[in-house]
Amino acid sequence: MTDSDRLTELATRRGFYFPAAGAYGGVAGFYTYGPQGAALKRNLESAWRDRFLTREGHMEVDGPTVMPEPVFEASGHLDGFDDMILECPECGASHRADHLVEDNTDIADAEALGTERVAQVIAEHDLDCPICGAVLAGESVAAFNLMFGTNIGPGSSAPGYLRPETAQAIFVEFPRLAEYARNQLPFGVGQIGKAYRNEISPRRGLVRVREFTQAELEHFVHPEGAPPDLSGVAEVSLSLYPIDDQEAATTEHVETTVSEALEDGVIGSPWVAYYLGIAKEWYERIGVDMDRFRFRQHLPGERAHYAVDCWDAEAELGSNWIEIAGFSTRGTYDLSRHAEHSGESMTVFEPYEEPRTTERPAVDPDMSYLGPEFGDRAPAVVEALEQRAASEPEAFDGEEIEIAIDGESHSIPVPITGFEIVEETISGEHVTPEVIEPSFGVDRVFATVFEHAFRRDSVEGEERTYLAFPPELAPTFVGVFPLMDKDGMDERAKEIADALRERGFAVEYDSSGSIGRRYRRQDEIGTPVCLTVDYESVEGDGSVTLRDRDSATQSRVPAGKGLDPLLDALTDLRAGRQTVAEIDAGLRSGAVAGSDEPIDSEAE
RNA sequence: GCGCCGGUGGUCUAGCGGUAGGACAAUGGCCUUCCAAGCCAUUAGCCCGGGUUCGAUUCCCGGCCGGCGCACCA
Repeated sequence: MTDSDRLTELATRRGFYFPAAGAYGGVAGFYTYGPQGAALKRNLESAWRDRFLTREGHMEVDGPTVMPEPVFEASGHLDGFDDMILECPECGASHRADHLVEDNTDIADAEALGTERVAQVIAEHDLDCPICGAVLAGESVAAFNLMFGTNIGPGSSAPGYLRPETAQAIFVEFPRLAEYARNQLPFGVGQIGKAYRNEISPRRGLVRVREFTQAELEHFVHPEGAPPDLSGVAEVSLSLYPIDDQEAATTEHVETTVSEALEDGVIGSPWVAYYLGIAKEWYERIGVDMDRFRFRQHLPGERAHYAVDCWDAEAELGSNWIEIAGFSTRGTYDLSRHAEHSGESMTVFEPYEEPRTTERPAVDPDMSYLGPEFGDRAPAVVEALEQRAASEPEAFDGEEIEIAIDGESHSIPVPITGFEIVEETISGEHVTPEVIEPSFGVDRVFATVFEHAFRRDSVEGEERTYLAFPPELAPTFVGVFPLMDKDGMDERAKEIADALRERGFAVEYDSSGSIGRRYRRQDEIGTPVCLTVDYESVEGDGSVTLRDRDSATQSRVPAGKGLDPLLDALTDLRAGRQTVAEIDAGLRSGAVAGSDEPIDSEAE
């Protein structure tokens, strides 16, 4: 059994995740997160929210997953997401029909032609299968759009789609969000939510699924605005895999820092560099193994239709490098498109530091004179006067001005033209912000944290498996056990479990079977600490034992009448402020009585 | 979507043209003063549909699901 099989088995058996609707044979590309998995996922999302929204001062929204067709016409997903599939009748290989046409004819944008026309073009040019050479003429071209379609309301008059990325639910609300941000750039809007892609071939568990959770931040910045403050991330080390190295087929990574990468031009955008730095530290915090982590620059050909430059965070999962986040500069693409398609303004008014004053000749003709005099030709007269004022203002210097209407010359008294030099003040301009987008695949981060936390070792000659989650993320935080289910130990353990739950901890109370079995159960789901109530706890000084998941060692800590020091210490552990060893030491230094020596498990 | 391989209690697996056995887990009980211990009992299974057959979990076909390879991954 490989580690990969063990992980899948563990995920299923212990309630992390498993294929959805198994009772009906299952459906590819959909997973249910079980009790442990749902908690782990929620904790991951909280950690993301904390780092990328709360600590950055960004806001969070929650948009619908279904939106009407025009949204996706504007976003480009309706066209750009459409694959034209053509299957070779001989060898069975699937080809992108539009790519075949583009590669073999001088047609540049085959996708715009539609499936039937592309099939005709293939027949007209006698194109062959690039793999086996079979004739492809006459084969049908099928459209495959990766978006799930639906109808909004009864009938089919209002087609809608499940969003293929959460981002669009932010872009379409830009006018209100900008107003909410009091029209001040830069500002960031994040969203954690489901997105859907009808993948041709879902694979590898959580890695490629049809319904998934994204955590996306859209950071709207002024195109000529100040770069981010890099002081907090300048020295963060990065493991980079830039385009040049990929093309040179090197598998070495460039080990550098945020500031060096920017100086050397390896990373072009200071915003992308900033988020790479933040993300690197965040991945470390949530337990991603940095020896199995890198940032890879997108090759020119693989950029999305909106991306200007893009880096992916990648993690090694089961010996494959998997994209777990993308850092793009989306430019003004999305907002411009939505402005164009919706007719709404998607800009922010940016005042100049100093209002700019310009002088301009203008006319304000007296229509009570021009109307009666020129009848329906009056508007033409006004237009002629306006043009003349702009092109030859000195012509208004005299008593009268000559203008030509339909080849006829007319003399107009200058006073009725209302000519004057007006002063205009422009205080700013409407700016379409550029978008910096860190986009995280929550399920893939989940898979990475899960796999990278997986450990096997042996305790007293017995093999065990455990998940070394950071305490912050652990779906179950503390196990509470009575050494035996009698003599008051059970009551005391329940009291302690209740007190822990009141503090908001996820507690597993377990009184069944041997103590060793209970520890192993918690190891398997990655519970960082277990607390055991024994005879000393109920008949001695009230102390309990605290058992560390990773080292499988125990120590005795005070837990008499005042539980607060213990609860505070565990709160610190949860928040990552202290390790188990540190809280042991801290609590025992304040112990009043009883053994403060760690129990030596070998000596038992 | 194509090709190859696979699908037996919760999990891992044995096996067979006459409807299944084990291990682990789980539950209850006994025992037990800290690392998957012991004893007793209990719960629980042949992916779905069709065909061949007296009879199919077993053989054949199709589907679904999974792994791997190809393609795809905006």
